[in-house]
Amino acid sequence: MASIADPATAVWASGLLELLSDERDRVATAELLRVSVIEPGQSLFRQGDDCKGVYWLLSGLVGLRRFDAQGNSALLRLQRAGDVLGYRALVEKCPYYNTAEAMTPCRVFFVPASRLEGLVERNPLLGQKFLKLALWDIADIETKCAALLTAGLKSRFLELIMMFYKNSNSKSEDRGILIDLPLQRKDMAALLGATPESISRLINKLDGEGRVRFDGRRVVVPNLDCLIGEQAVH
Amino acid sequence: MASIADPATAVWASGLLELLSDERDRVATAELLRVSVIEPGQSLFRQGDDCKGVYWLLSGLVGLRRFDAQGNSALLRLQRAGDVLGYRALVEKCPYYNTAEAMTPCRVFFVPASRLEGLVERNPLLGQKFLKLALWDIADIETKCAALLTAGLKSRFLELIMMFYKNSNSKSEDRGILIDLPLQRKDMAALLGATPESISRLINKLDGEGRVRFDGRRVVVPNLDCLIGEQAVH
DNA sequence: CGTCTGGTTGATCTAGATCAACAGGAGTGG
DNA sequence: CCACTCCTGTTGATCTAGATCAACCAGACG
Repeated sequence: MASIADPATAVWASGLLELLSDERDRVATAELLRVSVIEPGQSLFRQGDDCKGVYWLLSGLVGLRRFDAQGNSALLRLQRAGDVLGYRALVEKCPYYNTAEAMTPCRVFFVPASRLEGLVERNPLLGQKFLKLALWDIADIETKCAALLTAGLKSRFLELIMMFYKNSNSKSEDRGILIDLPLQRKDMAALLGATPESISRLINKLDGEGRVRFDGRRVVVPNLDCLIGEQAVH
Repeated sequence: MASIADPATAVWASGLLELLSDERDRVATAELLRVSVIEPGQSLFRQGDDCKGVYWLLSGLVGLRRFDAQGNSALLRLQRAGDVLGYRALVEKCPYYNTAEAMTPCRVFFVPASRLEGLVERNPLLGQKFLKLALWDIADIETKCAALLTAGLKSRFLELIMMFYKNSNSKSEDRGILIDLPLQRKDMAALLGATPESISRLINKLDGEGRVRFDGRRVVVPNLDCLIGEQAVH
């Protein structure tokens, strides 16, 4: 078993700490490491599987999908470049809570559980990193949950587009800001708790209103404020 | 500033670790400590307030309420005896994310931030406890989020009743299991993302179906399976 | 060319929201 | 004691966002 006293492991661990750093633009350093490429539709791991390790997402979008007893599934959230997946199952030594499914082509760095065995307990810094990850995740999902509880589909959808905007290095055009929707309609629907049809109709309406121009997966927003605009007041 | 080397603090810290232990039935030990009583409707802290410390809930129910920019509010979740509130803001040194509002009379043990200053970084065990709390919270809210995304109001409501059942030391009657609803209709509504009227109608319907008997805040469930029964298949 | 997959549209249905009225306590004050 | 108000909960009438089911269309790809 790997020990923190083992020099190789120690070096590797400190490397991992680097990897798990807060700064998302440190992605480049990981290019040195062996990395696997995942195609859309493939799963990194499945809900209920034993935890094989954690995954560090270098690029692409991964959806966390949750199946319930009835076989319904929902996309709980998206993970982006820089996010770490599966650490929850690792720390709690339990099966993965969700299925991690590549939504776009992804580059992923895998860290097997064996190399992390007991490291969380022995290396406080690692624990702290995980704590930070967890706190981010909570902030993320609480916000989503609040939106589900209060806001209508429209504002949730605009919020999602806004998220895509912030995520991408947005190119600004003459006519406004250009955003590329990285997801299929059905995936956006699953993410928002809606059906693809509803998304389609909503897009139609928004486009008609002129606030947001849609053309397939291209979106042009004349003014960013359009994305925050009106919301239903309860 | 308190240091981990300071004997008094060390003792206190180890006491805190005891307090933050996983085991929820350790509540009794805390009775020794100074404890404040909070009446329903009062807030432990408010969203946006600077973090004054963490709260350890000894008894009662506290709702975490989130307000959005439009002034809508939602009850994100309930905290029960044994739960720790406000640690997120403490660790991240940022304002409270939510308002913590007593839903029932509560007994609360308050730990001021000053006593915890820098302790998270210096005391790995404390960090680990917080990590575990965070992981629980994630599991909690992810499940809720999944339900919001896929399940209808009925199954969410039954789930909530089930939660109340597990929480209370359920007294079983001749006619079935008796559960006391600790919340008002409007609070259950806010928790489920619905209106009090809808809850009222739903109760009426469930009662009519005979699966669950309602009488004010008393609920009698002939068979626990009634609470898990049918759900919409997407 | 046929088949598939992703997306759109139409017709219809329904869960749940909204608005309004009202009923039963629980105070509270005379 | 009654009258008053406040607060929780229930009910009714109506409305609407979004689901459902079905058809259809365009591009990709064998």
